[in-house]
Amino acid sequence: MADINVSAPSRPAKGDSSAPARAPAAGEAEPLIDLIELFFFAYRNFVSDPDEILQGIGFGRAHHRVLHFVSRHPGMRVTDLLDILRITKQSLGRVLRELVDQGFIDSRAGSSDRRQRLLYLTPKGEALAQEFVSIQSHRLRRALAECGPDMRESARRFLVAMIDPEDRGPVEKLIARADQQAEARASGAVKAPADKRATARPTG
Amino acid sequence: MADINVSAPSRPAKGDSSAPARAPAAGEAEPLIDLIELFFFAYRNFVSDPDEILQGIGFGRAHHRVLHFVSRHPGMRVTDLLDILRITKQSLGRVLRELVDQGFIDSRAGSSDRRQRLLYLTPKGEALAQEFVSIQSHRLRRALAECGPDMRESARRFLVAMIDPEDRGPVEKLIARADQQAEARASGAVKAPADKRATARPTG
DNA sequence: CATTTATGTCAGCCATGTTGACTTTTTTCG
DNA sequence: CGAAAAAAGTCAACATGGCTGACATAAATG
Repeated sequence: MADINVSAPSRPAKGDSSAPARAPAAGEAEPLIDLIELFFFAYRNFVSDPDEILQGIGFGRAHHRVLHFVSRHPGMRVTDLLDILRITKQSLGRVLRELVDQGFIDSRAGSSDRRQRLLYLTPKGEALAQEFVSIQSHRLRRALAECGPDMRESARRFLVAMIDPEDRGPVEKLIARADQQAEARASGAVKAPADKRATARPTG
Repeated sequence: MADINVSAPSRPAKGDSSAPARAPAAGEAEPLIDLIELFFFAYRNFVSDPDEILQGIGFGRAHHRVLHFVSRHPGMRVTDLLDILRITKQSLGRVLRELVDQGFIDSRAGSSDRRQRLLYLTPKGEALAQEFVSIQSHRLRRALAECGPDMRESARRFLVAMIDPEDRGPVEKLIARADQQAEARASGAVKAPADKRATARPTG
């Protein structure tokens, strides 16, 4: 932030027709401006951690996102990634090509459906993805520690509640499924069953 | 999210050398992946609300940010805005010119220092800025209501704690100062004292 | 008067999003 | 089987919003 010292002369515009900070009248919705701004500043700092690393290797935030979700869902299809990121095939294609070319991602044809390209991280890619998780976890952990013992669960509930209601189920399932599959990989097989695609793909 | 159904085949890469979701060993830092992802999804939804409005008038997020902070700090200098947004003069110049040309922002020479351009919103600009605050407050209010009575303060503390420590003071002061000055404008003068610039501008 | 400060501007580059059109390969279904 | 659909990839063009570097102007400051 370097140097914030605004101190406006508080001279209202001639055609001033609004009173931005009047006390909220009865029944009037209170503006939560402090939270709006804090969310902005917090998120900016949050993504700036990986940004520094990315800049050193000529990558950007788009690469970070791809690496992260492939790390969390090894073997995912390109379509799945598009659904999560909500960008176009062309936008994804660009960064994905760079990540594959530079040996961060391994793209293999699906065995049961050979149209598919299943995405895996190489060890190099996994190392980078872990570095990002580590640095962002560190910020979160520090923040939670400063707030008190129950904050982890509170923060989780708050962030979930900030998501569009119709997206919450899918997002929470996405997170839970990744955790479960990571757990399965960790405990059980170092080798794995042949690729077994999802049968149900609800469009809601 | 439309349709997230990843269900990877959980076939680890050949050179798999990481165990992303092993139970955190003693003394090992637990990765807070769920919060990392929730923060991402929550922020994306959060900014998507204004995005829809902006698209209708040919503006982008950059315009939103400028409108917001000028609304909060009427009469602020261009330099102050640059400090807050942390972008270059050229990047700001582009969107600022559009906002002035289209009658959302009024840029007046400072009276005590005529090099300065002090930024004010026109009624049109203030209306738009209020619309953004309103829609984002609505999302926040809904989220807080779903979480319980103490969540407003918890969320505030959490978000502050997520900010770089050296930025927290400036950010909190920025918010408090805007609130105070808005309060002063609302209660007291419809006309105001001549522009009286800040004397101290600490560079830390 | 020399310097610094605040602002603005031109030119060009980069990252990352978008549409639209089209191809190839493979699967699915009538 | 053969048509249609699905998964992926590609090319071209464009928009947004960052960036650097180089300058120009006006006004304040010493």
